[in-house]
Amino acid sequence: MEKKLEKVENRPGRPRCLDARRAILDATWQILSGEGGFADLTMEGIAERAGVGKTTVYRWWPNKASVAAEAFFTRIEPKVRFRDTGSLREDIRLQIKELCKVLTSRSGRVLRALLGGGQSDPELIDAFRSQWMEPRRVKGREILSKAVLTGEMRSDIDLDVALDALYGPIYLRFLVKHLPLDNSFVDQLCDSAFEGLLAKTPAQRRSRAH
Amino acid sequence: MEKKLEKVENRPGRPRCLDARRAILDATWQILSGEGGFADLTMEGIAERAGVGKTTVYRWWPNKASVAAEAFFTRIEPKVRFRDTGSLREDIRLQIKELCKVLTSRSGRVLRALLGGGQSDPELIDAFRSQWMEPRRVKGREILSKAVLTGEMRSDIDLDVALDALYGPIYLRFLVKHLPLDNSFVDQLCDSAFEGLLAKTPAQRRSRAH
Amino acid sequence: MEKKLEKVENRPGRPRCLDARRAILDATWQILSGEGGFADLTMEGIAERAGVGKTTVYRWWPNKASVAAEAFFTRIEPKVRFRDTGSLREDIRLQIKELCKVLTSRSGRVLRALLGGGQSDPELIDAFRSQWMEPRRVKGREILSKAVLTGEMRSDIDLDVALDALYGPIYLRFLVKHLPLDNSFVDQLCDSAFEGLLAKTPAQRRSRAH
Amino acid sequence: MEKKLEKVENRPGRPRCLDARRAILDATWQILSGEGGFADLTMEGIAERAGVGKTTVYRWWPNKASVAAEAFFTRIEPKVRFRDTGSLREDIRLQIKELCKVLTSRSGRVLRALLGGGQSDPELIDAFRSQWMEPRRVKGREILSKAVLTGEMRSDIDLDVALDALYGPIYLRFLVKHLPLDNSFVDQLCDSAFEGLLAKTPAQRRSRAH
DNA sequence: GGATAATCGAGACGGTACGTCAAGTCTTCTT
DNA sequence: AAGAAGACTTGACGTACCGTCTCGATTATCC
Repeated sequence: MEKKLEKVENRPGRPRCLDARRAILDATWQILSGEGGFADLTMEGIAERAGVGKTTVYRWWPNKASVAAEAFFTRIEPKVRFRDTGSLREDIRLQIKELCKVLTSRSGRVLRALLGGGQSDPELIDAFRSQWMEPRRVKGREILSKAVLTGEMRSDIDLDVALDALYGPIYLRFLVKHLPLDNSFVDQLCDSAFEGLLAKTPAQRRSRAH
Repeated sequence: MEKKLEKVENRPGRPRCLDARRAILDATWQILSGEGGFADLTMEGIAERAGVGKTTVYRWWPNKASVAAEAFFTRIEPKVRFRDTGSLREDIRLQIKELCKVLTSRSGRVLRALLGGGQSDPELIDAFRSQWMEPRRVKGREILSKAVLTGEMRSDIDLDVALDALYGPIYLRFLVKHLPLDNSFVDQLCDSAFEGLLAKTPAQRRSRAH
Repeated sequence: MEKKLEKVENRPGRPRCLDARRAILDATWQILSGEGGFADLTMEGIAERAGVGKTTVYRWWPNKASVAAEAFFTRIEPKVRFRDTGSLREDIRLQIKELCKVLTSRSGRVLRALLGGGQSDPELIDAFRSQWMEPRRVKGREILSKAVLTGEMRSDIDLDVALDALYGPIYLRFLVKHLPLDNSFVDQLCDSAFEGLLAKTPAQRRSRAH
Repeated sequence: MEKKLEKVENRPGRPRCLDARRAILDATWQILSGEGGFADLTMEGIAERAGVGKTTVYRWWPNKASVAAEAFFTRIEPKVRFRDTGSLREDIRLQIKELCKVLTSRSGRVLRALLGGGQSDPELIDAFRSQWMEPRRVKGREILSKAVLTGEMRSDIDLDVALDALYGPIYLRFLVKHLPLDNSFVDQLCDSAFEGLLAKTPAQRRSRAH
């Protein structure tokens, strides 16, 4: 732990050991990816696995929620990406499928733990919102507003409502686990969200057909 | 605690004290309604607040998740109710608004705690599913399938997907708290879910108008 | 640790496990008898060596000083004994020699630790006074007052001053370790204390001689 | 801390800052004068109160015992002084009273802390012996040996034993606090130490009278 | 009606992890 | 090179709960 020291600022004192930081986040990630999720994550466990004093963990993070959040978001966040196929519907569908892939992977376990922990820890849910959700929604709002301009999407619905309509069902299955988060679900969900649940009149059927 | 004893079976020994049971569930409910959610719920705390020995709690529930679940569901479950106005859309909208009222009340805090705790406790999320969600979905599926028969709702979408499309957004806002769970949201959400996000062609506009 | 449970009073709850108590005091004694004295005594160490939870130690003793005190005094106190040879001087000299034997033994290490710790812990020095010193002084005062009655000892000196005069020098060497606590010291000390430091006139020499 | 730098030798580098040294010793003294004695003295506390880096403390003293010892003895040592009234008894009595005044003052708290700490720290008790006790005893031995030559004091008692007989009782009360360290005690103690505890024969009484 | 048995309260037990404090070391920038 | 600042590992602190256990007391059924 005493090796890689990188200068950050010109202030006195031994500079922060970046290896320690990295080791802590790595250890946290590993534990969080394991069986027990957030329940198996202990500050002592993190410190031990990282080969670091407990104090060092507490020096930089106030509680395990913060460590977990940072461990997760520094490693996951960059992966947001929207396609641009020209069709709003297609772009969104592909993006949602990609999201589902993340949610059903190892990272999903961690995300679930964070969302769960966030229900009794305001800071944690804040982190979830600002570091995970909002960046995605910014991108999503951008895409939707473009679609409004091109006339592909109706303009009388708040973009945030639209985003909730698209992603809410995903997170519901993700958290409650009542049904699988598979491709068929995403396809049907997009169908329903874009075209609506109501039965179409013959005229509508005709107009959608071409 | 030594008063109300009700006979259940004809077996020897002192019968189970129902007052104790009630006191435990009450205490659990109170704690769960507080600030910290599931994190503040401890078996010792329950026992103390209920004026009961810890053993008595453990005798009847294997862990705090079970107590929490029972405390919640014995007190909440009866309140589900659907209207029958003749219009699917209206019925659903009213039901969702009622749900939102529950979610933003004291019970909401507890529900949040359970859903949160459930992310690291399989039994808890099971209880949530089977005791809270599924009963509602049974009713919901019933209503939706009737609407399919009457032709109000399209028939090519899985009912479970439809339910997720309607309720997922609610739970997303409930858990992430990024935006309020108010009536305007519900209205817009229903609009979007029933009619779809896509812009309507003139023909569609006409056919929906009457 | 779960075996020998002895009933003490008729109060509810699992009765106190006396084996645990014993194991804790034993462990404490052993550690205290080791190299580092009080410095090597840790609550965690006591608990581990006793095969006991840390909580159990804290349940019965507020700090390690108390444990140490009890460990010492329950095991040492009974050994006070004065001879009765008829001569005050002889009785005292023998008693002091016995005390020195204790002070230079393993127990001495512990006693030193307690007296040392007592300098920054009022409760500890209280324990030392009430459980170690005072019982001895009671016996000592008794002997001295008898000697006053028989005319062997002068009556114009406070018995507590006399006791300090006899035992103070012992404890000084015990604590400061500037010179050994051997028999020759005790002999000379008694000589000096009983007969005084001043040179004798010829008349005195004569009167003491027979 | 950056002001008074005194050049001691002609060696390269920044010379030792004497202000730092002084500040450290001052801080140590203040802490040691407080409630908790040696137990409240921490290297970190010293450094902070002195406005000094922990490293600076460790550079010049190996452990807190050394700092404590130096803090005490550089400030106390000069005050030893014996009167010379011509009477050994009187000189000693006055000196002891002066000692008692010191012991019951603020310095006494520190001295108690050092003696207490010394019971589990060999270096500390060494310092106490060599820097506090021995200088006094050198002076004391001198006085006593003079008294032996003049015939005032008996010659068959080791001077160190005599010194222990005189000062041991003082330190006993100082450390155990079983009884006060007041003037009456000193008077009685001197009486007893110089004249002995045994009852006087009529002949002795006569010879002492004139 | 006396034995038997399930249940109650209380609370001690061996543990695990908490979050804090200080120890003593090490590394950097400043003087 | 000395000094300050402060990050580092280590280890004990005292606390909170965990889930298990052992009690005496209470309240029923069964013989």
